[in-house]
Amino acid sequence: MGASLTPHSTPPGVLGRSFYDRNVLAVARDLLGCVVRHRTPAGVVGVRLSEVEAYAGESDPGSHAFRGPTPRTQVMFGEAGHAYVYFSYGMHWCVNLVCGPVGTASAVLLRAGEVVEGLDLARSRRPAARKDVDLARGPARLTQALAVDRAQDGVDVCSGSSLEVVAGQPVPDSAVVWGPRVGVAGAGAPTPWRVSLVNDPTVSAYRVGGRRSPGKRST
DNA sequence: CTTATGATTTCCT
DNA sequence: GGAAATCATAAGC
Repeated sequence: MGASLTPHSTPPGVLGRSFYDRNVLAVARDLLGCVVRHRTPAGVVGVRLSEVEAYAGESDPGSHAFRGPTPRTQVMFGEAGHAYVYFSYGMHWCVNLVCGPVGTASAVLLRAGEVVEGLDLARSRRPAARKDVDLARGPARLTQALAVDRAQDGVDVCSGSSLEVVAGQPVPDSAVVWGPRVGVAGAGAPTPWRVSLVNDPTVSAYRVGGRRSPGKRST
């Protein structure tokens, strides 16, 4: 990524379709520093993204799209700029933004960020978070703080819906770091697909050997 | 500080 | 039936 993607020259305001309709790695990088906003009857919460992760369509073994379209992954194969929300580990919701032309099935997972709007509301939704930096530090925590769930699956974030992404200050390459995936089965993914802001306290912790091996269950 | 483990639903085979 | 793009908590150092 040496040949740096230009820091996004996106006009201020809500990111439009063209922002998402391009290479998934470029979109991931440019999403850093942008603010995801979700408006509900209870109010608005905004999260400034500090960590995201790219999933590169059907050719990517780590992607839900790897085995082709299914009812669950249908949204990923559709138009860029829509939210793909999936349920994970029996209790969590995670949100992606679909990228690239129709049929590409690539998407960016929103992994972590800093709550910059609606702090009190976010706190009330995340009672377990002791510190504000933990409010949206992790993909499922982020959706919890934003109150994003199944209802937002397939939502177009480019057409004035309650869920949208607003351009932020451009982030220089020196403030960005690329790393490996976290928590994905079939590790050893060759490409660093995770991008985050350097020295940002809201970036989720990367545990080297800290994961429990899946499939091992003591009854 | 680090490491280990249960919780609990959805989707695919 | 079993795995899954995780988190909160408990226990050990």
